[in-house]
Amino acid sequence: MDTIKQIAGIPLFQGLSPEYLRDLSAIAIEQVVKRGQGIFSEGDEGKGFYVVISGRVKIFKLSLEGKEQILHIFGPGEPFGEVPVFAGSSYPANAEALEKTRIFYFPREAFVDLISKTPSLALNMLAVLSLRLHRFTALVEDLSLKEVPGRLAAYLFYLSDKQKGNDDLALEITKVQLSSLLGTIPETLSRILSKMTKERIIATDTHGRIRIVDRKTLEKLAQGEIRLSQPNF
Amino acid sequence: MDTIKQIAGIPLFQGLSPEYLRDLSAIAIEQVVKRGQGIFSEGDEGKGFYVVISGRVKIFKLSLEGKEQILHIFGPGEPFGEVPVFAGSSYPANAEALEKTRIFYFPREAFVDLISKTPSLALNMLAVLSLRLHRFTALVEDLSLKEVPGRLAAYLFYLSDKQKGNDDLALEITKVQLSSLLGTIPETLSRILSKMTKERIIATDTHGRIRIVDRKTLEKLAQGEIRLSQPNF
DNA sequence: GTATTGCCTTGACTTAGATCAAAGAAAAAG
DNA sequence: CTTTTTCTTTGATCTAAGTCAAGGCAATAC
Repeated sequence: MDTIKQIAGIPLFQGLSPEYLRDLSAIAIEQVVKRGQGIFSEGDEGKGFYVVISGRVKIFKLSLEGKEQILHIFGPGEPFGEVPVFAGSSYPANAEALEKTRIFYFPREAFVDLISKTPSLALNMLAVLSLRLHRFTALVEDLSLKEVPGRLAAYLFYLSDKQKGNDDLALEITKVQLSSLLGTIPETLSRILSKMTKERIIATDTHGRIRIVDRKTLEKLAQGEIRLSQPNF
Repeated sequence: MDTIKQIAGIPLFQGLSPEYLRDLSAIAIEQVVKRGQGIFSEGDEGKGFYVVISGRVKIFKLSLEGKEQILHIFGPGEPFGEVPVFAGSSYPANAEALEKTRIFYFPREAFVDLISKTPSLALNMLAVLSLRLHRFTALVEDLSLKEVPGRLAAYLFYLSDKQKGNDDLALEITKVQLSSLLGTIPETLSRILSKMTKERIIATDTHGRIRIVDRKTLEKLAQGEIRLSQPNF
């Protein structure tokens, strides 16, 4: 298919001249991965990075006991696995497709050459990494300074923003995945969702849709101003 | 004093021609901050970034209840506050001097201009941000998948590596700061240190020096292979 | 289309680590 | 040098969230 058109549509490559887009499409290698299939593992030597064309990819860490922490979930147009390209190291985490996913692979050397010749590409990549640092800062804050209900509340706002500010949210991922993204386990997530429902902060539709009922209270939860009331009394 | 020499010694600026070093020293603004003095706050509009010349700076987040999570501690030669330069946003965390510290401030616009003209500077900056993402990945893993003794063990190895692989470590920061860096509180840190001492994994010298006694067990703790034995029995 | 696998929820229990309190030691500040 | 602040430790208690267990439901797979 038309590789150039697909590459031209990737935000990271906005503002590049047609000539450079042609260069990029010459070095890009297409790959299709099935749901549940790994793309790279923590510690693998990284000789290039990827961009999602269609589908979704999760980036995650595993503990020895098998607990998983999802760091990101990337969709169409988003690059991943760039760290070893510039730091000369190995991938710091694992990548796996959440569904059937098409990706482009860009080998390191040719890409670094291109970046040296095109300042706007360098600045785009700097912006991508900076934004990612920004998000990581928020993740560390969540894990260290907020309780699980607060993290969930923050995630619901993130979803609402992404879905045009709507109150009626489609939960794009399973609750198992959401719990891993929030740094907790499915049981805890389930309990907190039912507590929020009982307190009329949210309403849980059938089939995983969640409706924000009390935005104000949810906001206070996300900020850590209030807590969910305790089971006793 | 000789600004150019100091700027030439900053790793981020390695490989730059004397001409560009002169340009940099022309836009750099020197600043001296006292121990405990803030440099920027979360949410401040970021119009430039900083490099530590001497002294130390902590980057941290605060919760509403006042709990602090330290994200980094930066020393001489290390840049900080770059995120808003490239992401066009505000500082995602707070910065404060741990002691009397001299820093250079580089205004955004002039720096972005220079980066556009010098690919090696762009690649250096990409390497710095990538390395920082790598470290954040480890921090998230620690906070989410490891217990406090494991994080402490990992920190002791980090210190040992930094101090020439020695077993006898100088703790460079107070235990209050260390607990904030590990995502816990001083009481918990104190208890774990004394437990590790009782189990002959470390020995605590007078005046905050720590000696690694049982490297093997400490390694297993850091990997999460074993736990500190419980108080009972 | 039935079987098997993974998802989701609820209950009983355990626990790592936080909170509160207090007091001595060390280090800045004046 | 002396006062005040910050650091550090130990004990008693509390609690958010994890573990273990089990049952029903939904969705892939064969």
